[in-house]
Amino acid sequence: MDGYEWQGSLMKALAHPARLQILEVLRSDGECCVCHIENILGQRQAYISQQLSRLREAGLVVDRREGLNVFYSLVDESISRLLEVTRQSAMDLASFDGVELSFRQLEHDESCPCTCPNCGVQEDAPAG
Amino acid sequence: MDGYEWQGSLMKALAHPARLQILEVLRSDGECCVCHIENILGQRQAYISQQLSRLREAGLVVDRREGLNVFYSLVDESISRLLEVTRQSAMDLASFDGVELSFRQLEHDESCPCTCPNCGVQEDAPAG
DNA sequence: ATTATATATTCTGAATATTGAATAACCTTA
DNA sequence: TAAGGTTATTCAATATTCAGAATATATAAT
Repeated sequence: MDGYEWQGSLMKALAHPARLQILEVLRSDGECCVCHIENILGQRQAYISQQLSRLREAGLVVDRREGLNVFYSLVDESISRLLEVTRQSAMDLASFDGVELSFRQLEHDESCPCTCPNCGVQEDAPAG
Repeated sequence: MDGYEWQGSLMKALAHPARLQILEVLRSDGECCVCHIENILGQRQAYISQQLSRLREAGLVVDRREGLNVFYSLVDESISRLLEVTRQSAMDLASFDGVELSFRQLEHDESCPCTCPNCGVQEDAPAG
């Protein structure tokens, strides 16, 4: 059982901006349903689901169904550290090249049209 | 300039067992010439050179020529931390699956046939 | 059973990564 | 200039990943 191959697989799972964004959402907001992630990232549902599938296969996230919704969360706290360290390294390396990286804010606000239990279903959104 | 894309590129550069091994050699032994890495990993020269090229493009290593030899080293100390953290995460995730990872020892010993300045050229290797 | 909603999977062509083989480029010495 | 050793690049075949489109599955309500 070769450790380097395993480590490489882990890196491969992280080697995609959409997957990094999803993990970042789970890290900052905690457990989220798919619709939630879909809204925050502004991507089609199937696309999000595909990426979640990759993350699930890689063992980075776990899912839990509750009625129609499926909630995802990081499998372990160590994933947070992994995200922080890799982001920091990316920023360090970029600044070597004189580039300032900007990481889009990915926390969800109140205008989230998500109807999942966590978001609090907006009964009839007050207009004014 | 999107940070997540940059971070993803960094992960992609790490998403290969041979490249991880090379970085690990540079981390534990410090600056190394290509022949050195070639010996430790037991891979053909062209293959190593290709992977080094990827690492160079990703900005993870820097090279320095000295006569016939080219010496590579990690561009920055933060790469070491990156390697440690990702390895630890890989081990954590593996152990979730009940798998014990083994990372091959990659430091070079005295029997290294490498003739680079760092290895100390073996003038005429004592047989007994 | 039907409908509606949320999520997952399959299929597919384009793009990219992998890796062996061959060869080029670079440097030193003669 | 030629030869020899060290490293880099190019080419080509294969494999993998990406991402859109279509469709399937799961659950709840009627």
